[in-house]
Amino acid sequence: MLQLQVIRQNPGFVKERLAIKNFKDIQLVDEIIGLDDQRKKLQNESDTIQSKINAASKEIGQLMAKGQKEEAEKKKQEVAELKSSLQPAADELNGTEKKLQDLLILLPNLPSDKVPPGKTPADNVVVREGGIKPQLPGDAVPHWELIKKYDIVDFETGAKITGSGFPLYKGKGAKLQRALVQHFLDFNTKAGYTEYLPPLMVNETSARGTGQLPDKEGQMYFMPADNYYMIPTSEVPLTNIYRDEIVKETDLPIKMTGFSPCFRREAGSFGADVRGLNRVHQFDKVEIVQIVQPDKSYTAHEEMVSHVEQLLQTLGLPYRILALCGGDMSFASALTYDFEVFSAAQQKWLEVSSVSNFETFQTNRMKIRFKDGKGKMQLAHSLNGSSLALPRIVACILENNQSTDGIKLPPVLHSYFGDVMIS
RNA sequence: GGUGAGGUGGAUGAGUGGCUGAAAUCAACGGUUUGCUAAACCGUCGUACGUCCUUAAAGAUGUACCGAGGGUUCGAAUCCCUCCCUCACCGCCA
Repeated sequence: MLQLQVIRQNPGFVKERLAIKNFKDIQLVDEIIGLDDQRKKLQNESDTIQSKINAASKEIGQLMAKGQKEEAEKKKQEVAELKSSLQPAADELNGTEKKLQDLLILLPNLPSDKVPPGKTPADNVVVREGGIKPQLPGDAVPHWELIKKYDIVDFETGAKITGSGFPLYKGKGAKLQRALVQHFLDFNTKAGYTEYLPPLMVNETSARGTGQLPDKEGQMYFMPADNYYMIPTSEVPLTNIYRDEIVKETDLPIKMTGFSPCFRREAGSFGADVRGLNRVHQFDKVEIVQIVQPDKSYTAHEEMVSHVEQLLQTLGLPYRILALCGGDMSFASALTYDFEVFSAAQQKWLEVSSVSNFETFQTNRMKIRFKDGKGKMQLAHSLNGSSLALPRIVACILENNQSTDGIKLPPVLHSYFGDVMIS
């Protein structure tokens, strides 16, 4: 959520930035300022009345103590009158505050000035590429065929147990998941991230905190009996660890990593994109999250990008890093870099990570703050990134490393996997 | 699921209707002392939203907040109701 203070101080700037994000309801900015003006006025009114009531109540107490009953009764009448005039003012104030909040939560985060202009994924900018695209033999096949050949993921049975998009990993396929997760977590903890294993369901407050609600309501699985949401990413529980906390400045940066399955309804997506492991409803992911001082968030962001890049390099996969344009960024993000790996048999770039700086957008909702050197309360900045999402990594490893002998695994996985290839 | 006890400021913890935004202790911060460290002593030490003042900072002042939401009362941390959470015991169970 944007800070009201920022909107008030520079509404023109806010509108300009929102436009870069393709945000349509720019007039909300003026509506919000209008409502806030009204809110202030109403608060002033009701505070004044309340103040009189409080003063009169105090006097009643004193009069009673002195035994001046009639005087006290008179005062009570006064208070009764004040109260009847307070009621409508208080109601109006509450209504206005609620309306203000309702509008405020509709505004997406402002893109930072580093965000490239543009409206669609075609406008994203390739920052750099790495790794080498393999030259595959003519009979190379996409991963969904390799999966069948080596019997390592069973989509049909997954669909039988649950529904489509719930893969059943089997044998070496299951073990490869475990090996990857272990490698990713080790890599992250070595870089100073504290490991967590979070709850897989969150309450509504948590989902609002990171910005999944109200924006992505339909993308999460919901458990109505208990009002819980299945997490679409461990970013949600991890960042919410610090919700409503005032942290010590010396504790920053806070660096967290966590593994979790992720659940996404992916409502509305269909077509060639969903073949094999390209898009599924449940997948495993290791996430990194940082909470940092505002003036350090962009350095931290670069550091996280470089961290994920190095992790990707340990797998030897061809990759590229994209700076997302204003129109393609997520609701809550101020700057996002996407990582894609090149899946050679499909001849396709697949997104495997997204590293974002949210500045104060999430921390304002969650009230994650710290006291700076001058003793002033400040919102921290939050960032997160995948490191990494598994299915597409697996797809890419399978396709790019296929040979007549089997799938050659990257050396870094050998000890975790207990073998050098899948055959 | 049942029964019982609880949820107070960074922490511990006092507070059963007005003098309590909240004792005390610890932690933290500033200072004095000291050859250094420690100790001792003095001081500061909640958040949010308004208003006034100010270039700003600071300051003054109002309101709200003692798990959440309602209620009783002139007045609620304190009494009542509902919900949430924590702990203990029982039941069930990986």
